[in-house]
Amino acid sequence: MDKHLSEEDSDNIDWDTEDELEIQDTTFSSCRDLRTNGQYAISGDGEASSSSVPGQSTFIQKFLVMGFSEESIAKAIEQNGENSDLVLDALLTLKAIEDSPEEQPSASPHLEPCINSDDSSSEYNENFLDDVYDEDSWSSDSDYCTNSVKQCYVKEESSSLSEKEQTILFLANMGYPVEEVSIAMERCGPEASVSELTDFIYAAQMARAEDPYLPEDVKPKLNHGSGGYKKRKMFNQLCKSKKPRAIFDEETIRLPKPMIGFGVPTESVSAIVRRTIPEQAFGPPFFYYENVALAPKGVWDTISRFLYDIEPEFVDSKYFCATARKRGYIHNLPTENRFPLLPLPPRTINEALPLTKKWWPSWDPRTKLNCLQTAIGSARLTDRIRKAVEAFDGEPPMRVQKFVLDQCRKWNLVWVGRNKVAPLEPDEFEMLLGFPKNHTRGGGISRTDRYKSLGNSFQVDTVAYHLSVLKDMFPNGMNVLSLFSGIGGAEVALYRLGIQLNNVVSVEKSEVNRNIVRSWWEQTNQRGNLIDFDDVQQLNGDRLEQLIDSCGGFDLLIGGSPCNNLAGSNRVSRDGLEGKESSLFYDYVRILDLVKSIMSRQR
DNA sequence: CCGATGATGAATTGGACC
DNA sequence: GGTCCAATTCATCATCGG
Repeated sequence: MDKHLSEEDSDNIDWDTEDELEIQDTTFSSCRDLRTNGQYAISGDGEASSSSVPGQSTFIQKFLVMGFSEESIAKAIEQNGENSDLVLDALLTLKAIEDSPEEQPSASPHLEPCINSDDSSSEYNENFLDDVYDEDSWSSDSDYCTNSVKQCYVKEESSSLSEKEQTILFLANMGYPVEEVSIAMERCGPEASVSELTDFIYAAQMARAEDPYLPEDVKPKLNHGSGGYKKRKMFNQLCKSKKPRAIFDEETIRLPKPMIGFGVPTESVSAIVRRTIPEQAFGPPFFYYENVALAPKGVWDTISRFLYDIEPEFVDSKYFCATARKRGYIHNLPTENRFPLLPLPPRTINEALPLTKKWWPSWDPRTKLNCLQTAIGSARLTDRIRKAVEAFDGEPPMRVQKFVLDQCRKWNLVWVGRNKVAPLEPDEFEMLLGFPKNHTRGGGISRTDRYKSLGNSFQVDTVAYHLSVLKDMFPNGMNVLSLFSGIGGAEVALYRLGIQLNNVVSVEKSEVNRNIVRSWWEQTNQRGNLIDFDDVQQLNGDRLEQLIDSCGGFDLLIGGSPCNNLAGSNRVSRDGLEGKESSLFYDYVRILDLVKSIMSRQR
């Protein structure tokens, strides 16, 4: 697609472009937005790679690249030695002090934690603060994390400021526009940590950058490539490397074992779930968000933060069908009285693909397939496997068995003849994922595209199980806003549950996918209206208001945003949540917020 | 141009072991 | 604690033939 992307991915620092000016700019102006300014990229460990400046060690260079002055770096190294964490700590402290509007005595890089008084009265820059917040919407106590940040960064002289003022000051010193900090604090609430606030600000900037109705010169500069991700990662790393460590090590969301979420129909050990959903998260509408469970570190923490801190429900679809599919779901649906789709799908390879039973060797212990992906094994590979197995009468030696099994697991190969393995057919994909046969067949879609669309889809039985609680609640049918619809996994799930679809607004980039959904809609004789959009970014407030006006509001907002920058199979651009496609998650959040506010206004 | 094909690892987690 | 091993993973790209 975009050829230039690979160039952006480079870890090399391009000193010949205007980016250099921006870097120097950040050095001498205040420390501006670390994540959205400039185009430089830092490799994962913080080492600046390749282009070396004579006379400077890479240790110094990496701090120069971050925008610190040579003088400060030298000072920090002198005091702390060549320890990255300590030096960064010192530099950030110095930066906070330098950028502070008040006169500062020189301070040691490691400040003693200061005791913050709860006295919120201050004459300091009163007008400035008046613009920033309104007094009664905030309590005087802030959360532990925010507090500790200030203990680390803010000098004692500002301890007379309220918690909130200090947070604003801190973020302003980091280069975040005060207005945006203010908005973020209102939106995230008084309990929000600095990390949450910066996340929100970043998302807001990103959403604005993508708003097609904003003039170009108003948009913040964003880099959707890996550079932005790395800067962000670096920022998080900065936070995490601060002391006291325990406070910044926000607990990472862990995957449950077994991965059955809040319960599956097949396991007798149903997890007894009493979960509390924050009031803000209550509908209308109900919402349901999905993505890969095995995302890079911290991604689900971020996703959860943006979706009201709701705990993700991690479920492996191998408890529903014959193929694994480890996914996380965040939703505000009730979890009591779920029921599965009938008939129950086959749960083993044997049952799902009976013709393979005859050829299945005793030394292949698989009963479940691995995750169905977007590409299949090559003919050359199956040929190699045939030759390897053919060379022996009876059981091949362990060495060969291991090779064959490894490849079969990797590529989801099944036994279709004597010594013959093969990748799954597209219609087998459809069946395993719970779609009607030929759902993706014909109408101008290629075989390759079928694999791709199916590999990117929901497992219908899994999602339907979660959505089943809606059936009794909406006996007269539902209005559904379906984002990133793909081949219509959500629509198929609701339909198979017997839930009437009154109005479905479906947003899907791919034309072949839209055709598939449209075709399914007609074939199943739907009475309701199916409205197409091709781009989530075109769904702004005005358009949503129109849609909500015309259909009377949405009952369900459902969708799984692009996973390709999160998925383990991606060797090229696994850039995390800020990746080119996966960052569309923030549009899900944006649209959810818009729908909620429009609907609450109209009630 | 389109569609099919084959080559291309790393990140993460969990368990065994020391 | 640390270290190694095993398992898993909604993919991307250049290339080639029609």
